[in-house]
Amino acid sequence: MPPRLPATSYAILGMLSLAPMSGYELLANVEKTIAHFWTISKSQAYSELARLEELGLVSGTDVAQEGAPHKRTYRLTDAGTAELDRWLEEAGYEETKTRSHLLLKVFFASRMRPEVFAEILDRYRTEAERTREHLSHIVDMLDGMPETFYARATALLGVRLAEAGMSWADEVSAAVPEPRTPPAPATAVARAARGILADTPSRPKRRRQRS
Amino acid sequence: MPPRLPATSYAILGMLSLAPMSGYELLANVEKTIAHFWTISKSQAYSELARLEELGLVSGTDVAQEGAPHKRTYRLTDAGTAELDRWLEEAGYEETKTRSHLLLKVFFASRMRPEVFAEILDRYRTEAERTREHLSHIVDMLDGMPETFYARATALLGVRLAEAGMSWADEVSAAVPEPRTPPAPATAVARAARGILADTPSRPKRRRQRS
DNA sequence: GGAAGCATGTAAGATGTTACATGATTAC
DNA sequence: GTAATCATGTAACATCTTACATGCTTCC
Repeated sequence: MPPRLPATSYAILGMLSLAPMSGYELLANVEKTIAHFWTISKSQAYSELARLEELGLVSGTDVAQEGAPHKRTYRLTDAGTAELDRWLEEAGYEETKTRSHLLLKVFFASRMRPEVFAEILDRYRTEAERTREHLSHIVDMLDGMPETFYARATALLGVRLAEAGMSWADEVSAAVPEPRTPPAPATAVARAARGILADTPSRPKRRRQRS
Repeated sequence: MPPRLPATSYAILGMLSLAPMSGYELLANVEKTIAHFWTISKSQAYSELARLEELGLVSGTDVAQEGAPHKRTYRLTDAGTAELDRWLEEAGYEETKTRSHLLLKVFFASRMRPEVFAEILDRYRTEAERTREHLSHIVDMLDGMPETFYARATALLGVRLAEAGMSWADEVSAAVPEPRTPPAPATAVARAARGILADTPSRPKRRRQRS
């Protein structure tokens, strides 16, 4: 048993459980399948594969090709399969800690000119719509194939989330308040800061989760 | 002009624009306000403040206290205010690249026992509901205060996203297919892999965004 | 007596990104 | 010719996390 692998390792083990493949193919397949919730960079793919091989969880074979460079194809070893399944059978999973650059700007947007805020919201809405289109195509394609139920489920959450984002953007852009043309007096600013900083309870601490 | 700061720096500059505060207070305020989309660890808070001070964007003052350890309070300098506003006025923002440990497990969940999958979904739904409760309290509290419109907007997206997650969980758990009791023949597995790997278009490459 | 809050930090390490580096083949 | 695809990797760097380390005060 390897001590504890980062989630990216399991992503790679999982991909290899679908089919043996090279680093290059892995990256292409990640783009087609899990990239909307788990991206893997090029250098990470190659270095992770090397590490997993050292750990004996995958094994690589060099394959010569005509009309293309050689490639190194990896497949799961028995130990790799066991480790993947062990991870899957743990019911725990890490909380997603989102880092939303969008919301970071939104939170402080009272300092922005309204046009800039409108542009940002608009861009977000457009992006969300593009994402929804893209993922709902995938959902439709996988429809009715019970073998791909779980893959479809991941795309479906992406669709639902994108829809939520779109309607949020509409809701917010319809409700933007008039900016105070004379800059808000210091007392109003202080009141706002108090409103924001003082009145909101901090989010509940999660109790430690096994796994 | 500092070359290009990580987003966490702007988060800190933004917080200090609401009120001067110490590292400890910063962390507490981050928990109360932006933590649902931007967490900052303790060591990062202290080291970022030190860096921002070196850059001349914030300035710290030691404050003696009775009945409590001394603290060092930071406030924005003029350069810090300018840099915060420069960042805010850039309409671009980085895409959120989600890393969903949940979806990573879901994607490969056909290898799981159905009970484990049910447990995972259940946990996710419960978490999403808790998040919704928490954030909708905040939304309600900030309701009708135009000064806190943007802070409220960030919580509102959290609410919408949590709701989308909840209904996704319901939808998916209602539709889980019967597991093939005799393990699926290799051809079915291969077909599934083909369905997942081959039929889905990769997500569109985003053209580079200025900023 | 112990837990929780106040307060600041260091050290070590893992994770992950971007840019650099190379080179063949195929299709336009 | 040039761009795209196939193919693998290294180097440098930035970010971020966890654990360690300390110590006073207040409240139960």
